[in-house]
Amino acid sequence: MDTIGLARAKWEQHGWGDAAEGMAAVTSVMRAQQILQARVEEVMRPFDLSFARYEVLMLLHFSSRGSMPVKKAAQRLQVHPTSITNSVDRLEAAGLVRRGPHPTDGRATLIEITDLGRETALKATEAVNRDVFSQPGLSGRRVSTLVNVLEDLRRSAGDFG
Amino acid sequence: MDTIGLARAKWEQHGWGDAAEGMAAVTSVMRAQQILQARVEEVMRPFDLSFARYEVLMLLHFSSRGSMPVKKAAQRLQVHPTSITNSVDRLEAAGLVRRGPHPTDGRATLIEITDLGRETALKATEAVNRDVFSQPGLSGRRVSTLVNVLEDLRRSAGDFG
DNA sequence: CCACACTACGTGGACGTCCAGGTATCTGTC
DNA sequence: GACAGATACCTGGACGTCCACGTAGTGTGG
Repeated sequence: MDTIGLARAKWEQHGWGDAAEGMAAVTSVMRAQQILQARVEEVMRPFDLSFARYEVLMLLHFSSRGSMPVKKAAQRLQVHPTSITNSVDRLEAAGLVRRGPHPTDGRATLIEITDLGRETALKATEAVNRDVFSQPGLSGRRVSTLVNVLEDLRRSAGDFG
Repeated sequence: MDTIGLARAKWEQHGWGDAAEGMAAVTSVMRAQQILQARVEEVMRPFDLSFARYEVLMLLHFSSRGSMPVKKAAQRLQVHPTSITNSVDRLEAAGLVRRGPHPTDGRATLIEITDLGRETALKATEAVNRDVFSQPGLSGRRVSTLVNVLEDLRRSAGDFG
């Protein structure tokens, strides 16, 4: 039944016991991501959004000026700048953001959220809050435990500077 | 510093408090997956493997006959069958697996691991055990907690049948 | 003032994932 | 035995991710 439990048993049986629990943890995170990603994508589909594009939209929506250079967005979302370029291409085609010149730095491109973008972001947020975030499939206590443990992992990976 | 903590604050500040912790949990899982995936991919690179292809290889290595139909591999790894097709294309080109006919079912394709495939799988396992799985970036107790919490999540998603 | 290193962005390609559609084969029913 | 529906796989395309590379603009040391 449990493919991860089976793998852990194999690991122990082959003398890799000291790595078995870590293997189970890594594999569990991969699987959990897959599950949650699929749930979020399904909620986003009616809005013609993906989770990646939704994140860009919300980042802009929450920014003080409603705009931001590509570089800064990539840093905040912790993805490669070209991933932002890709998302912005699609968001721009859908009229949810627009590109503009940076006022002082000629190299930079400002991404700015449009009114339609803000409207869509709020509708999508309402849906994903209702259908995923407020019922992630764990008790409240377990959810906090998960966040805390992953905070340690992120810290050890340098996520906090 | 903490992009997820910032997002949670925004959520609470906008009256979405009941979804804030779930949002933090989902986002944390996404980020943790990204971190761990990157670490594993780096270890796999010298072997000309990706994590996805490594998983296929180990699945075959651990199977009783060293071979398996595409469909079954997809079920065990919980991915779309075409993802297996893709991985097998590359593994076959590298000489780590080969395709063959199923003895009784003419529709099915058997994927079989080669000697080179087994050898590579073991070397890659030794490396990933050493560099990632035995030091996932969390204390032993935390690792087990993580596995247990994610087991609940996987259970609620129907991972155990 | 100017050459050179650095920075920001985009393009093209590799890879993994999924979906839609098509082909070959199997299986159960009449 | 024939036929209809189910099953297994592949192909082609969309999407997101990263890398390597090229281009344009910035800024600084001499």
